[in-house]
Amino acid sequence: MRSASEDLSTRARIRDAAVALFGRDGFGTTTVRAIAAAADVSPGLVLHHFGSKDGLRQACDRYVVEEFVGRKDEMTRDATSAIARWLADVDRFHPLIDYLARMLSSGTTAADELFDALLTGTSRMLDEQIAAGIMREPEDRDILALYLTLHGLAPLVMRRQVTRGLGLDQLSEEGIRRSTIPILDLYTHGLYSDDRMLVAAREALTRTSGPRSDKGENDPNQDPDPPRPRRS
Amino acid sequence: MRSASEDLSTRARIRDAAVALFGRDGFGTTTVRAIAAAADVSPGLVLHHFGSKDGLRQACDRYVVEEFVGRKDEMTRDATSAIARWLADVDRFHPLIDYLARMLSSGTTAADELFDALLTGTSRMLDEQIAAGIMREPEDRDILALYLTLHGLAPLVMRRQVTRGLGLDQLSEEGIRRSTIPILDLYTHGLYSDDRMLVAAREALTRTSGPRSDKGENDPNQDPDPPRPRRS
DNA sequence: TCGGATGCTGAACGCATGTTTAATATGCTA
DNA sequence: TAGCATATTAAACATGCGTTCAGCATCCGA
Repeated sequence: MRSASEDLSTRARIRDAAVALFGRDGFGTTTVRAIAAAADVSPGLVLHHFGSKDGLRQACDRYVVEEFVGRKDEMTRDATSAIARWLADVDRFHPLIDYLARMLSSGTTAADELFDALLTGTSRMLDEQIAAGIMREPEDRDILALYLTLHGLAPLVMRRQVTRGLGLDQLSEEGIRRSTIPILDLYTHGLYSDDRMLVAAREALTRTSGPRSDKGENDPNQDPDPPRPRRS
Repeated sequence: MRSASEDLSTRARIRDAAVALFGRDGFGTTTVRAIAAAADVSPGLVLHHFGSKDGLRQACDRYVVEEFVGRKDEMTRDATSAIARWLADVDRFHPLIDYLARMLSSGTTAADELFDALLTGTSRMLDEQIAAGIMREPEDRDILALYLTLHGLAPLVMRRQVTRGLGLDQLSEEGIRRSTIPILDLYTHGLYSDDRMLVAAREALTRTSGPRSDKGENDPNQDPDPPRPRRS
């Protein structure tokens, strides 16, 4: 059996190298030899430890899921210090985030598991905050929790774009400093100046129209736009 | 030179097959032979048309970007009917979305280009709506536009999770019907019952504290949580 | 001290890959 | 119709892949 202490050293080094390369280049593009070289071992040893390349992938999946989910509780208990620790050595986790991004956009069961855990966490947080009167009672808690989870994940999955748009790494202290207020502003005051759009959409939907679906022309959730067929 | 009409037929069939397979399985995992089989041609023909596998990838990148960005104007002009058309044959575009998701999470320059175009569109939309009094003046237009774009993309990039959480495809009519109101509700009334959190965060940040970054414990943007190192 | 298990290496194997090439069919142009 | 470019194929090629294997070193319990 595999003890926790054995998980360090060589085996862990191989796993870390695999996570980094899988995350950066994708599973298919990354070779066992490249992983072995990055971990400074022979290709044979990689297979010795993980059975096959796919076994290595599964081990990486399990590791990343546990690494993220396992810290969830910690976070909800003491968010501030957890964030401080996070910022302390953020570099160490960029590979994990890149791997996570690939997991979430390609549909493995490990990704489902991870997403479910995060969704549950968000739901629980929502319930608590609403009970405490910090958050208002929303239209639909479940769907809100779903989209809040998606919104929270988006900057991680598209980290590169956030970095480009912000001009600096979002996960750096300066990045958080710049984005915190605008995001909290959005989540506090909303986007619209009144509930015209909401009322209009609600009315349009209760008309239970047939093929003509109407989100309201100004729903920002339309972004990005769907293409239409070249020729009807 | 390559005319537009030639872009149909065989060459287009190969490209479409490649987009579908790259999107589903990733670039490295997908073989030229698999693409050829899906397009019902010989492997040699794929290389004849696109030079190399990587040339094919670039052609797919260009195609997907144009397909999404090219429809952007159309959308802003008449969103409702564009959505209706979209819903009419949504199946045709699932491959494009999967491909898009992979593009955005792996950092190609084509993905950057696409994201920039979408971001510009969101910014313009924001300006218009604010000028029209439909939306309020936000804390920071640029950062808001960035995050709104991310939020809009998130359900596409993590389509599988939305489908799982909603119990049905988000891009179906029923899916849109179920998620429109909660999302508009979020963007209309916000999340918090008052501006306690915002004020607290603002104050914490202006204290220009050193290593201790404070987002406020209840910022939903903390989701998912960063892991911390095993041992300090 | 022994002996088996485990960690690890380097070379080798077989195979599937991306790509090339020669040859054939097809269609366009003059 | 002649001729040339293009579309297409099947086969062959070279490479790099995941994987296997034999062998050596190192540890650890008896």
